[in-house]
Amino acid sequence: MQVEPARARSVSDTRSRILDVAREVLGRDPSAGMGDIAAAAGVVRRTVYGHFPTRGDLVRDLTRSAVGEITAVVAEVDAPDRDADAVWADVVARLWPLAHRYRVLLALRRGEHGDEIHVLLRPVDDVLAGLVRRGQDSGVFGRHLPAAVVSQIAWSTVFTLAGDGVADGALDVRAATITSLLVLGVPGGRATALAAQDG
Amino acid sequence: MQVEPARARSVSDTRSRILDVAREVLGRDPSAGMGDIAAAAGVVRRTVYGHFPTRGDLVRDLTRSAVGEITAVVAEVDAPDRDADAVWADVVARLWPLAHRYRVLLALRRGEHGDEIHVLLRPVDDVLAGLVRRGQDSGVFGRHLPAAVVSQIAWSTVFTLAGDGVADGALDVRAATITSLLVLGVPGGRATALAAQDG
DNA sequence: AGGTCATTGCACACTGCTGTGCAAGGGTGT
DNA sequence: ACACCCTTGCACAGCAGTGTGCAATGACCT
Repeated sequence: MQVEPARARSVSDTRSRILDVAREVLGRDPSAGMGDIAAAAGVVRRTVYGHFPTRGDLVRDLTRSAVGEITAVVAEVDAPDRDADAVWADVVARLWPLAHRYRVLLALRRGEHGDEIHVLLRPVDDVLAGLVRRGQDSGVFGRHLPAAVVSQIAWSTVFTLAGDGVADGALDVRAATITSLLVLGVPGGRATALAAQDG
Repeated sequence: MQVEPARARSVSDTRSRILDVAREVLGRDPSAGMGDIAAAAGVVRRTVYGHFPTRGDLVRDLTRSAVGEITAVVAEVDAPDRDADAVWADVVARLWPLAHRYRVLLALRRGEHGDEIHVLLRPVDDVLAGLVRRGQDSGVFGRHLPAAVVSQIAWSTVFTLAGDGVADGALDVRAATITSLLVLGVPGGRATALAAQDG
């Protein structure tokens, strides 16, 4: 994350650069201010306000892009005729490399802008809950919790592991996939098998 | 949570009253200020500072009491000769009625005072990680994740369910116990059985 | 060379929260 | 009645973050 002199960058890249940095900085410290983000982006605070009138705007755009990418991955992997647990394993495998980048979502949910963020995350929540419900109906997932709840738990488990795991260094895709499948009520053997065969 | 005139209360109860209210208020909004806490306690902000010089002091005392109660429950239930999964189920059963009250702990971990809080929570982390490790060694828990990590996940799962579940109203001890046991790698049948027989 | 425009570097006002000081009020126990 | 002290009410200083205004700089394009 080296910071080149601002002048050397293409002018219009600044906005996306700020977004990238903001995702990283806010992922590390959700209460980071515009100043912190600006500094991390190698830019003056005033410049950030030039692209994002308020901090809320920045957070919203950040969330939107994250939601977009995530739903895209799920839509790409999902298919009505596939087993829900296999789809879930694939989704985790695809998202894992990006999960650490998106760990900011965990913090955003319960934050100052919680209500607005919750609305933005709704599409992701819905598609995941739908997938889990399908799995429960077909019997591959357990019914110990409502689909809407257990999907959240399994989801946040993956992101928590991605967030902390990079620091620990000892966690990998397999562990995260297996754990989230266990949460969903998939038997250990099946979970291990599913986690082994994707990538 | 009705607020009687301050004069009617025993003088020295104010402190513990503030602590109770703070646990509740901070559980709902971790970024709540001294003013919010004071108002919820039916007291003036100045009075809170009379008992807790800084906000950090309040949070620390709050955490300490929570840690004390939790470790007490675990110590009471745990016994070296008992199966780790049965102990875990008992701990969850005992803590569930209080878990919603203690949900503030989830937020405190990753907060402004994160480092200090982490130290205070260390005893709880250790005893739980130890229990899980024992379970892994005896084969009742899975080895998909390191004990220190999976104990955290299972732990926060229970507290998350307790925090959200009260709002939903549809979640009970059984569901939380089963889910946390699943996270730990306990087979569904065994988890269901363990969750059924305690109370 | 000249115009455009993003960026910069101040300045400033505003807000919300923290922590403190101090005098007055009003129970409580003797 | 009296002293004690917790609580109250208000005032104040300080800090951190937000959002704005404006002139100056300098890169890029024509």
